Amino acid sequence: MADKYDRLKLDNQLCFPLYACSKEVVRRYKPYLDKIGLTYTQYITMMVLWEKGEIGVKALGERLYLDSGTLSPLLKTLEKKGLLERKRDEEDERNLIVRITKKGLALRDEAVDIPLKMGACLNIDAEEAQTLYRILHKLMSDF
Amino acid sequence: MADKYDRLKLDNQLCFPLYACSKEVVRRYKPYLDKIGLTYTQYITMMVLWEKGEIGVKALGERLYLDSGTLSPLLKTLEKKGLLERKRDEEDERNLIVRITKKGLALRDEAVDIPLKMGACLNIDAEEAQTLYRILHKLMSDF
DNA sequence: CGCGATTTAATTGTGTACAATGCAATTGTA
DNA sequence: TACAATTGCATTGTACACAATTAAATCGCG
Repeated sequence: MADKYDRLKLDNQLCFPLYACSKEVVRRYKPYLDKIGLTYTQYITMMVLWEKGEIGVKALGERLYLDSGTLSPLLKTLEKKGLLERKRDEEDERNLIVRITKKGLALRDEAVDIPLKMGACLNIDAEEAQTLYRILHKLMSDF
Repeated sequence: MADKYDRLKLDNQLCFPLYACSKEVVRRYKPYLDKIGLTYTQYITMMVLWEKGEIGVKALGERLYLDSGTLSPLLKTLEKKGLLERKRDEEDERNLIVRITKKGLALRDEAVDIPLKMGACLNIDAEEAQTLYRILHKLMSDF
């Protein structure tokens, strides 16, 4: 019963489960992230800052695959929350540096259990998770 | 060098590559979708209509994992483009039915090559694609 | 050195996503 | 059969995403 439109069926797409799973996982983070007052995008931004302490907006965008249209307002929001500081690079005034604050660093202790809680609520075993991780990273090596 | 914050590192997340790959794949569709005047979300909506001809908004939302807040304006946009008609179910006026138009059906011929073109521009072989598909669908079975 | 090209963040405009709320139609039940 | 509960789409408000444009700072070449 193959017809020339078979490839256009939703069930035959790889993009759609990727898109649907991504949204669902973000949705499942929400209850935990609400408790610490972050959105998902703010959370991955804080992850980078927890690890690096400070970073330029350009490098941050490359790490998160986000551009300034997304990051500029988001970083201002996080500054308003007192989690980071924004300052111009004195060497080159074009660059904006974001640096984590004490309050931002303290938030890490409230976030530390989130990854385990999330893992527990996903229907995936360790081996499949690792396979998924590997394939997705291989895809990303091409971006 | 393991510390208690290791799980909070971006590189140790499964959610992040999922999120990044999903966005990147949608971004790569854009040049092809621009040619037929659809966004990605409009494209997957049309996929359902190409297959089913007509469907209620509730069932459409369940199929795409989207709610009325997303679908209501999107379906009005597609109606304005002349690709579908919106009408109330005469049996139960609460239900809105969307039905594809001739113009909407004709668009399928312009879209038919998109899945192959997309497949060609992703750095993934057939076996990995199948594994990825299987794992993501297993995840989705839980939504 | 002067000045056009490049780099970088910010802004603007469009289109999702989704929680929360509103509201009209229908259903279930006393 | 009233009427409270439920259902289903629409609306509102918030927050991304990202393309395109702008504007300021720096670079590089003649």
